[in-house]
Amino acid sequence: MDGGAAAKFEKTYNPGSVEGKWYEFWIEKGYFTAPSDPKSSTFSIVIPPPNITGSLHIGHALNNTLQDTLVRYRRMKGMSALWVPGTDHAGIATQMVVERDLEASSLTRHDLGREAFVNRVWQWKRDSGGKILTQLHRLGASADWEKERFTMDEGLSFAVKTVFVELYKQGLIYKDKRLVNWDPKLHTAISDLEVEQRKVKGRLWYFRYPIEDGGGRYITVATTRPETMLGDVAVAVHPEDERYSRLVGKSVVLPLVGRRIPIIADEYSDPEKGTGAVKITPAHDFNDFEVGRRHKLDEINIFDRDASLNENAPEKYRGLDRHEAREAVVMDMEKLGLVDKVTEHVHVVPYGDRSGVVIEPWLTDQWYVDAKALAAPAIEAVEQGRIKFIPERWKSTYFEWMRNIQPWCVSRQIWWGHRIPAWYGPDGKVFVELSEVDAGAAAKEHYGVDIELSRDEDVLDTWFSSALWPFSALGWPEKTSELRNYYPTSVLVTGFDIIFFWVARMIMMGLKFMGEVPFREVYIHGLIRDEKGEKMSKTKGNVIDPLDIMGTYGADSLRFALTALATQGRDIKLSIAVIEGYRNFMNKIWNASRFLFLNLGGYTPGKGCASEPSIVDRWILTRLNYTVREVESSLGSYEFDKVARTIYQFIWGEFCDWYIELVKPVLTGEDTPARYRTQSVLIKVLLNSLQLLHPVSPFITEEIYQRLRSIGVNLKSPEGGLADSIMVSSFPVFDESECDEEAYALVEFIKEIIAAIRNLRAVVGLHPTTTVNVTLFSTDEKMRGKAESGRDLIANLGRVAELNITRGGKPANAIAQVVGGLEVFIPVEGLIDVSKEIERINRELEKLIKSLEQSGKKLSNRSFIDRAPEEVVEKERERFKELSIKKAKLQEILEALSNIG
RNA sequence: GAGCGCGUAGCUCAGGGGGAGAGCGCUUGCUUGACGCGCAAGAGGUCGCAGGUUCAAAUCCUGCCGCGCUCACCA
Repeated sequence: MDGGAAAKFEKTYNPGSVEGKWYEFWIEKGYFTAPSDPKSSTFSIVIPPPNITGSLHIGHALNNTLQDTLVRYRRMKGMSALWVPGTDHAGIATQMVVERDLEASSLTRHDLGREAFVNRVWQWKRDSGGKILTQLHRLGASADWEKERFTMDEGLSFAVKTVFVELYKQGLIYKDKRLVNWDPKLHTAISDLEVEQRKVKGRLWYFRYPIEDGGGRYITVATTRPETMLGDVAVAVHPEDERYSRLVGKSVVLPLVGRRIPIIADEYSDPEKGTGAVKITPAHDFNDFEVGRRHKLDEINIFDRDASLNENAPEKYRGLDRHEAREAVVMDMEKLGLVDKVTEHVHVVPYGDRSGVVIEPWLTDQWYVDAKALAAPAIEAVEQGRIKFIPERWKSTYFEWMRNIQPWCVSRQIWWGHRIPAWYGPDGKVFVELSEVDAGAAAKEHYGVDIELSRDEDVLDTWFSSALWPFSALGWPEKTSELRNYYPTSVLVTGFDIIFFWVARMIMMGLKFMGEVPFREVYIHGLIRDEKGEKMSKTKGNVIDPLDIMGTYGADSLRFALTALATQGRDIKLSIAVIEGYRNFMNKIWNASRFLFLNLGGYTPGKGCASEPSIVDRWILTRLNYTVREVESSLGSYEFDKVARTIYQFIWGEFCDWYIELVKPVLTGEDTPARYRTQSVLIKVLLNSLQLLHPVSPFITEEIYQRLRSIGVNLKSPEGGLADSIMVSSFPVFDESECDEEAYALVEFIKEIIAAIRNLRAVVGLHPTTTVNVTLFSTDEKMRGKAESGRDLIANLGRVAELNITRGGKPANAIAQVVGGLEVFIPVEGLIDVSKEIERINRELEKLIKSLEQSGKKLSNRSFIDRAPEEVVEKERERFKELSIKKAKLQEILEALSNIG
């Protein structure tokens, strides 16, 4: 071919001009579509559905890059691969977004009414929801967009209803009146997991409660929440606390309220804490609630849904919010002289993770899932290894939570979400059915007549629908082919922050409704931080926006950087500098390809090769195969950082730095068959390198592959046909027959000789282009033979004019280096700083002597010889010998140097 | 309070019973016919501290110090 195709090769890779084009190409070709009737083995992933209100942040970029890498790899291995994309309806978050929009027109959702509001949310979703999925296109995500799902779409809503009704009928969902974490700002219950415990500086008030008929004596209780005293129903002391034993059974008169409340004995009371006597407010404290139930105490709820005081509080406090009430209560207590003291107190206060306000334990009717019952098989599945966590240590996090799991409050008092399929009769009898019609029928059966029912107002926790995602997204409860072919999914890729929220719940629901785990493996990746290890946030201004990054550096660079950083640790510190480094890598690949195109003169793809591969060819092919093996094994074990490192090292450190350089003379030389052979090896190695890289960096690899195709170079698909795209080409396979250990070792040795020459040249301060005469000295014939076989290579990369390989005399006036059993000399012409060189060699010698001593010590140790494995001892002997030889040679060199001086 | 993790080159991090590694940064030299987003050469580390196991410990165990995360906890 001629230079036509090469002419279009710009000097610098420009990702912006190619990425969009190839994404469209893949879509048009339908390459992302998983076969509904797979003929090969399958691989499937469901995306952790991003929140519809979200836009792509760097965490999504990481999460989806890793998924895409896995999917692309398996696809190239010939598997039928399905990656289901979709979004999550994010109940509270989405409702808040739309309410904020309404605020602009001074409206609340209550002004609109439920139906209109929900319509408004749908409208919002159509306009701006799911933006994040199109942003994933930029990243190159090869998800099957035809199968995109939304947790509120019709099918998933049906799945949610089905699950709810089924669990209810099995007694695993029930309604209960207990304390919940109430968010007084959002007016909804939230689950334990949505509560953030924050350490705050508060105060501890010590209140005196007058003892009834106690002759003016008091019992003093301490509290951080004075306002709750208005709901107190008892004072508890420890049964064995002698300070108070006389008082048990007596009563106190609750100040400000006037209620007579008992002093009770309960082990909950801790003599060490506070005064040892604790006020009991069952309606507003989880622990007190338990105490109350034990002693059959009243539950006096003094708050309304805003956490303002209601009619159960004394009149003067009614309508105050909890903060005002606190001040008022304290002031009034002070007036009565009933405040013993006030101390500074650091304690933990629950905050709503969405609203940021203090959560109030509040007594309400809510729906609960009996998580304990569902957890048992889910724990077992992980114990038995039917689900594997990677890294494995996350297993213990999972177990810890699952073994102490609490009932899961799934009802939310908001409007956006799956409305609970429960209907009530006039007497409050509940009918849980799939539809209003079914509920009506059930009611008729119960009451004997048609009767008007009212539907439960609440919606379900968003995570309830997310928990069904691995099977609902595949079409359950319909018996779809996707479900048949792709469930259980192969792996779930996610961050450790949602192991409880999501992973655990998916496992419970998957086992319950599919009778099978939802995924066989869970790969947990780290969370991305900024370069200082801090969480990225808009307020801190340290956000790295993946869209910006892709604009500047290209999606491939970002993806490669994220992959390289995806170690099995917790935090991933990302900086622009790292991304820039991998952008440079992309450019390196680009230029290696460019070089190839500029040197394809006379090459015809597909034409047989007349010439036997050279040692250098065999070396790079061996190295390539080792790389393939390493990459495949790392992908299999989710060691993404190793995947990236291995590819990087091979392409840059071996292919570009050595193979291309070693082979340049052949490409410009007269030996046509050799040139032809080299061209074909270059192409093979480049192609395979691109394939190895493709799952991580899909765009540049496709761009270069398509350029190769344009000159008639093609890859094969797993089925054996020509691959129209690198993404449907067959991933390279480790091929033992292409490995040549001897050639490999030989070229490694030659590389060392070249490095030694380069080092000496630098010492002498030779200009890179001036040539030099080099003597390679060895008394070992084999060694000289090896050097001889690399003569041209050494001469070329060492810029050697005359290469003398000899066992004869060593040159005088020369400086030297030792490589294995070989001495490398270059003459010293003119002035060099001999003393500096002596110093340098002395330093090397020092290190050498130290290792030699260590090695000698080992070998003279009887127990080492006796107990260490034979091959270790042998290796040590070998090493000792080599070190000794090297030491002797260095000493000779030193001597020779001092003669020059 | 319980659990988990991490302390390795100036920075970010791999590695993991038997010769200290990478990228970035740094120093020196270079219009080397692919690439200065580059090439070549180099400097730089008692692998947190103290014990123990072992023929052998950066690597395994114990303790300590420092840092981080998760869970629990409103007297």
